Amino acid sequence: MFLFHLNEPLICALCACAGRRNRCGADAVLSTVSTRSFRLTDVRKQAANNGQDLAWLRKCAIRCAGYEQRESDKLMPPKISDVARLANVHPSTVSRALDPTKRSRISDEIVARVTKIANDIGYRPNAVAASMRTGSTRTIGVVVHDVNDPIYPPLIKGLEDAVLDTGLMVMLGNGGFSADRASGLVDRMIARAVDGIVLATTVLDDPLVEKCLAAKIPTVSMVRYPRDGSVTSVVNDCVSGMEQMTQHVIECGHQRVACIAGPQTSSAGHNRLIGVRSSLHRSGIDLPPEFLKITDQPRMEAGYAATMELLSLATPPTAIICVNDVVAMGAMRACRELGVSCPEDVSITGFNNVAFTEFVAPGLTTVAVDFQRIGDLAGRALLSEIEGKCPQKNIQTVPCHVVSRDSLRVI
Amino acid sequence: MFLFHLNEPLICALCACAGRRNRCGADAVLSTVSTRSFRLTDVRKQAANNGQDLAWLRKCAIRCAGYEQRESDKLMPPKISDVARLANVHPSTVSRALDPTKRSRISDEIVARVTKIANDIGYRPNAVAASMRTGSTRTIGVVVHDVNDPIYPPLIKGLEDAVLDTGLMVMLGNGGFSADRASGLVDRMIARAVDGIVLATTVLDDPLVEKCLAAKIPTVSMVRYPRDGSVTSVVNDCVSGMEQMTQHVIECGHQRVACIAGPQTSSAGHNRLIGVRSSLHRSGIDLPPEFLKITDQPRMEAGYAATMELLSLATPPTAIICVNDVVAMGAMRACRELGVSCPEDVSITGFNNVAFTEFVAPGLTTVAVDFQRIGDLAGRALLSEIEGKCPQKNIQTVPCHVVSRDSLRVI
DNA sequence: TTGTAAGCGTTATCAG
DNA sequence: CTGATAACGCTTACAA
Repeated sequence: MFLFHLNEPLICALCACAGRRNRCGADAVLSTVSTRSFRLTDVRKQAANNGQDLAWLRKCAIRCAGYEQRESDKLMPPKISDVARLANVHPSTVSRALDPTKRSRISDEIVARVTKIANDIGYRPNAVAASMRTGSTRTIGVVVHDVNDPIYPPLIKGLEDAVLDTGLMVMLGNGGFSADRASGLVDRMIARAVDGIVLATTVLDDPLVEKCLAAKIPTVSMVRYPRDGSVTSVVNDCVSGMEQMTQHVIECGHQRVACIAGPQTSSAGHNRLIGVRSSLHRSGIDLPPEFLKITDQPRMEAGYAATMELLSLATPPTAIICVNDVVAMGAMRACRELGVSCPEDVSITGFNNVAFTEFVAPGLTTVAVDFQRIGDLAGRALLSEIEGKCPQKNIQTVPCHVVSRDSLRVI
Repeated sequence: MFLFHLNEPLICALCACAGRRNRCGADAVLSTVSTRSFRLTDVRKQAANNGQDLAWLRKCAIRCAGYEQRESDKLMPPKISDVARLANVHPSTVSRALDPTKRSRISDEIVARVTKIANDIGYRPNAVAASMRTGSTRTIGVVVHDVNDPIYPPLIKGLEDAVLDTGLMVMLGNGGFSADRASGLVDRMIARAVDGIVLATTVLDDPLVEKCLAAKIPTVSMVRYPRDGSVTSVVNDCVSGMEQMTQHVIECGHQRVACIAGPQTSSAGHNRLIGVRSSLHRSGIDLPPEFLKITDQPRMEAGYAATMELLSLATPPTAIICVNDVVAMGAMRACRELGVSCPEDVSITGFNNVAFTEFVAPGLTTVAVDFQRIGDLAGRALLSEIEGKCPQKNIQTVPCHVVSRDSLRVI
């Protein structure tokens, strides 16, 4: 069997041997060399002129007269024309035979022959070349804030599961708190021609969304949505979730209720505060300014710092509603350090029901959100946008519910 | 300014109008149409022959005489030849002018002109086309077991951070417990011509590693390594970590020590058990078969089930050393259900010092591993392999140390 | 049903 | 320093 795997400098070397002009393509060289046989020394000399040595030549695996292949040789991967040549058919026929959707238009005999040869020589279609021709990379970009934040893994997993058997791959980026970093990631995704983008970093007025839209790339937002509703979004019902939680806190008899809220630039932070306010208002309970701590970055440190302040108030709150579980962890740490007992002295609630919250002490009362499902729905929504079904941009809402544990006590 | 963005059927339509043979390329059409002006009706008729309507034509945004662009028009992105035409230079010059590493060989005036025009028309190089020519996608594939397992997020983040400013992007896949799924993910990554692959799923005899190696793709393994040392690996020192932990348990006075081990097919599971055994042996303590539970999938359920069995033994252990934190969580749950107190009745230890372990009750005594750093080192190792520096395949070991909390008590 | 040939957008090489 | 050209590997409209 004759199989040539030629890369650029080797081609030059062989061309020189064959007296052909330089820089003709692999297949052109092939048609020449397959009718002649080179002495290794000639090829070697020409390769040397190109600054390459035998070790390099070996890497190119010239499997032809005068060269004996070795175990360590690096083969250039076989391409469609290799299969075609060995199967005595045209490359286009190979392409069709290997594509399940077109296979029906090819004779069974050829399909069988091509498939066998492709397997034999280990042909794998070059997806980059295919993307170039078809314009689709079968890859989607996902930008999250930080995978280390425990809400993102289930989102990512749900998304991957949703798109996996359509053959899509996920390109992941962590935007962090830097708008530049997130923006750069999206730029690169766009340059790599992803078929779609999922943002889990969306703020209410989001330049990132603009960018994706400007590039005309199907885009969906997870967990948050832009104010103008310009992209399909899949979110949990933050307002309702926080209303339920606040209602629950009130029903437990708390009257002095504080809230450590998240950034009001994100729909999640915004809506959760709305939920707290609306429930409190409905019960005629006030939320004085000193009981409301709005954090820029809803992390553990922020929860810690805010709680330190809240607990040093002359009349501290009896319950602290935190925007999420991580902030609640910070709040608990502050309690521990101040010698304030939770839930005896102060109740603390979280949001998201992240893994492990059931194991912390005391068990955290929080709001369960099905992130895996949100990821799944976001994946499906993106798929249908990619397939061109562009139903009205909409906001899908996944319900969430309170999970009662021990960090909230009845007074 | 004249800018044409043509896709295939539109090209056919215009070719037909211009009397050119069908299926000539966008640039060929351009040279014709820029000297003529089409009546919209003609183009429309030809487009209709191709089964396309005006809405579609609009999407193609034929910005030329006879067609008025609208807000809703989807533009085909500008390409290098557009920039070249507007700048009155050759495409190759544009390519050079826009590449910082080659910019020095181009006159400043052209660099300035080209850069300005590229910005003006929003030209973004098509990375897919570049990849095709250069053979490098500037993308790496990462296969983890499951992002939901808390050890992976810091690995992923560390990796991304390490490669980010070299312009590499990360393609992520969750292999799960299915070898087929992981294998399929790697296949797709290879087809997409990733520049390198990072595996965090490696088992001692790993077909996945074989596959990557066969494809001649730079590969490194994180957190685990293959028995034959065929790829560079970055791992934490599991033997030493477990020795330290076991020693610590022994020093706390425990004599009846059980171990819930992980799968022995993975270097991590294997080495951790070795560590336990070696420390126990050194202190002359026996590890009877009924005290050793080897799990296939070291998850919470496995820890729960194994602990249930251990605690129902006639003489149960006083300490249970778990292969990881998640298994330890399962063990704690079992204790709670059986009404056995931890650490009063039984001590439990974990491994990995995953986020939140400090907040669980009782605080989990475990082994701290710097996963972020492992990810970082893996990223650097991969980079140097990609850049062709192939230092000896080696195993880099990151030390780890015991973190004492409350789940282990002195007896 | 199969072959033909052009084209996707970029960049490496050669020629001036 | 710049322009011209061909090539990367695959798909697809069209011709046979």
